Amino acid sequence: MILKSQVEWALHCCAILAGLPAGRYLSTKALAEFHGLPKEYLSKALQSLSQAGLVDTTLGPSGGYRLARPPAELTFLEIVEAVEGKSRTFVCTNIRENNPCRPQGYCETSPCAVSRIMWEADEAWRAKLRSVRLSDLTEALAQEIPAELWKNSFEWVLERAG
Amino acid sequence: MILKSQVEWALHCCAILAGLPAGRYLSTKALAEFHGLPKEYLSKALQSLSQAGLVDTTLGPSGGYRLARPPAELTFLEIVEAVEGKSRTFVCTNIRENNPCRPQGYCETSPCAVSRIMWEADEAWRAKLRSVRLSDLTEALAQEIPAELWKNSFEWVLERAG
DNA sequence: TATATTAAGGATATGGAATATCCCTATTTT
DNA sequence: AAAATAGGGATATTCCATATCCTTAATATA
Repeated sequence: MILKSQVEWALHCCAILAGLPAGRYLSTKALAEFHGLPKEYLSKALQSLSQAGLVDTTLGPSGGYRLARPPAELTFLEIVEAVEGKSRTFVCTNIRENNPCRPQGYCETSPCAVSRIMWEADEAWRAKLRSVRLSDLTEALAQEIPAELWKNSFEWVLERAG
Repeated sequence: MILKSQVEWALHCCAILAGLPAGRYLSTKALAEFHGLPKEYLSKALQSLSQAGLVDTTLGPSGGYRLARPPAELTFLEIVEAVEGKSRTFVCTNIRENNPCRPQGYCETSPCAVSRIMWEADEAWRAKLRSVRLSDLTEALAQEIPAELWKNSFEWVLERAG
């Protein structure tokens, strides 16, 4: 069970978009080049963010993506779910139905204990992702990335932002 | 990102094994029949449990599987990891290395903030699974399964346990 | 001792999802 | 008018989960 690489891409792209001056856009081409990713396929991940309403887009030259909300109002969970989907990581196929001792026509009303527990773990994962804001990420990155590299990256992006 | 169905199978099988009298074994055939699962493929899941040391096995007629430890000393995490593996659900491909502004020969020392956060969420999931014991599951099942069905299932299993 | 039954595991097939590329369309800036 | 962009459909490829089959070694039972 491994998350799509598009999740990683989307998070890094959002971190870049979080640094854009208000009202500016950054294109798929620039984001793909900056991260060394296939442009066409990265585009699919960005479309997922767009469909989830996390980013705004505009067409034409100088077009591209920008955050739909301030970084402090965007959670990791929203970004992850936009790309990965909202369905639970544990799927209950209700195998208890196959119990040969089960009476004819007997029908379970509630989810079995196994799925309840697995879903609680799933929720613990989501709760953690929900508690982290995109602004938390950019603050951490600002700490760990050398000032010179941080500054150069910022300028690189600004040169390409429409 | 969805867990293998073998995870569900392994958990249900462990719940059955937890009800076995001391020293008795239950075969793949019986476990597959009870849960309505393909015997050969379920066998792979049980082999995973065996390789992880969670169950003991014995060969020959009246052979099969039994828990290697009391249900109170077996966690959900151990069972899930035996089948699903221990690797993290988020894989960092270190795309920051592709930053065009990155100096020649520059080498990041620690994991990036994105992966740290994703791994914390992964750990929250594992922590929850680690906190639930197999005995917790059997207690919950004893509560929610009708007494008659519970009793019949127990007898069904005992008739087939070697 | 012979036979039946079992776990273990190798080999192989199948289906679906993730990954990736290509191309067309409508829109918007220049 | 031309160039650049997001959106999205179509398709190919790769990989993994799922599934089946078969052989081998060990063990209980008749």
